[in-house]
Amino acid sequence: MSESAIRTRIAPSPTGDPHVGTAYVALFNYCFARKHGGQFILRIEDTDTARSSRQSEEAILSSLRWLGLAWDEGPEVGGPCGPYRQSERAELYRRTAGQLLEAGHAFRCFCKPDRLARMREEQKAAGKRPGYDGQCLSLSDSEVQSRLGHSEPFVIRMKVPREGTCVIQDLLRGNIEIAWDTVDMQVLLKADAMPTYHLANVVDDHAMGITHILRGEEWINSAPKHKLLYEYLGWSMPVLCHLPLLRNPDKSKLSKRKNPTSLLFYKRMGYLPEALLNYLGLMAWSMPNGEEKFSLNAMVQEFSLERISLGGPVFDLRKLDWLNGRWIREDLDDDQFAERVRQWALNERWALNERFLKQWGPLVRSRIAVLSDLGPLLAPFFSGIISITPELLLDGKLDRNAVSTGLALALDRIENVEWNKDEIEKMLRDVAAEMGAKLRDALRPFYVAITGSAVSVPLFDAMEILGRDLCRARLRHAREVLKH
RNA sequence: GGCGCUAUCGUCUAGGGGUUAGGACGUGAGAUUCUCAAUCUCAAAACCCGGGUUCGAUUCCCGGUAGCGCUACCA
Repeated sequence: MSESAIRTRIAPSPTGDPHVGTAYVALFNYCFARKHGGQFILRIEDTDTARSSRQSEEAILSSLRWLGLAWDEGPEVGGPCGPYRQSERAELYRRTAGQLLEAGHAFRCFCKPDRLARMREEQKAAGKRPGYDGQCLSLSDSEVQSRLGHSEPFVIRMKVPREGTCVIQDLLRGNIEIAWDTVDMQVLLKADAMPTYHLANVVDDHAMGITHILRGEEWINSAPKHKLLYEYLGWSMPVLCHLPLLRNPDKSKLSKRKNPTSLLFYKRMGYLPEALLNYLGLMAWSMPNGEEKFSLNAMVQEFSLERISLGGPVFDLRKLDWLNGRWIREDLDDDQFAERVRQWALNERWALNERFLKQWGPLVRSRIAVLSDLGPLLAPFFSGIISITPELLLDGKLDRNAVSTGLALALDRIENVEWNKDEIEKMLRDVAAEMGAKLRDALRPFYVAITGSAVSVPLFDAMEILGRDLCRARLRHAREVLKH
């Protein structure tokens, strides 16, 4: 097989919010395909008609696009192996199931769900492995025909060897041995004539020429079913590579109960797609040179499956924040930053004035981890008079008298200052000197008066942008507050 | 319960038969700064346990333990 023949896929199921785990697996499939000049395919696995929704599908597609994981073939993009939505390929699965039936590799099962549920419970209670008991395996042809004649609902199950061992070859884990008697006679075609994952997945991976399956570790135990289907159908099996699962801080599989898992969340919080992708690339994978900040293209360049470590990585929001901050600081200039914020805000349904962004952007850029941190940082500058307390004003080293004096001095001089940050700084330095206070001590109440907090963007810049009128009003307000 | 996978600082990881086991996040201390960030310096912090193989194992093998996953007409 030539290297350019490599084809990988991501096959999300549109049954909920776009999951960060989907992006994670997509990233590795994308990098592997791109690295080897192959194709990366997106296929929608919507065979669960009850849970799948078009809305979910759209959210998944747009989220993956937002991240920059472009696929070569897929719904809306098209390609030679379409359609790429399993619900539109149902006929193919039915035909394949029919083939398996004819070849004696599968059988019709008329068992009612409640009997199966009871059976499983009894098996569990008896300490046995739950699994289909093979009741319909021995149905005679005439029995089957008669039940079909009565339109009894049925499913199609695959036959599975009762003894021996299946050896699964995993690219990273080597040979995995799984005894056949631990493999259930899996339903392939459901009563609604839709396929289960196992059938549809195998049929499509074959039909779409997938050469390498990189998927979550959770699939290891069902790999024998897939291998068996490939054998039954006389198809060659793609290379398997099971990726470690992303974990919650308590090490359980990443779940929304314990960790934000929706890509929509990360978008709304103001994580940059580059940063999120970069962080996912840090999960179980590392650059040969140890660099932690890298672009998608750089990851593609250096990608190799051998650099995947197998311990399940804990998804750590704090490190993501750090990385996102670095991307904001190091990879965007002031204009780009303003534009990103504008776009992000638009997505949140509020429009930010360009001039506003150009003014405040440089002051806040190094002070945020995610774009939504802008809210609290800039809120005081959306206001006229801000609410402050005497406690806040007197929180520093200066006493009430000194603070009052300082405010009065500034209020006095503010009128004669040329209104730019350098002159404002000079003026306040003079005030501090006159008070005999250190600059930092003298400035503290001014931070509170002007920005509402002792923790804020730089004071002189803020004053320049706010303008003389607002600053005067806020200083006066602070003086009033101190009197009470 | 059965089966499977995995195991290096709290977290992400590098490494690999002989290393002071490296880096990063976070934490603590300091420097710098108009506050806060950012930046810089320093510090504490790890090879799960027990057997083998070996002159020597954290590294290779086996067992244990632990964590996780799977055990549906969901994927």
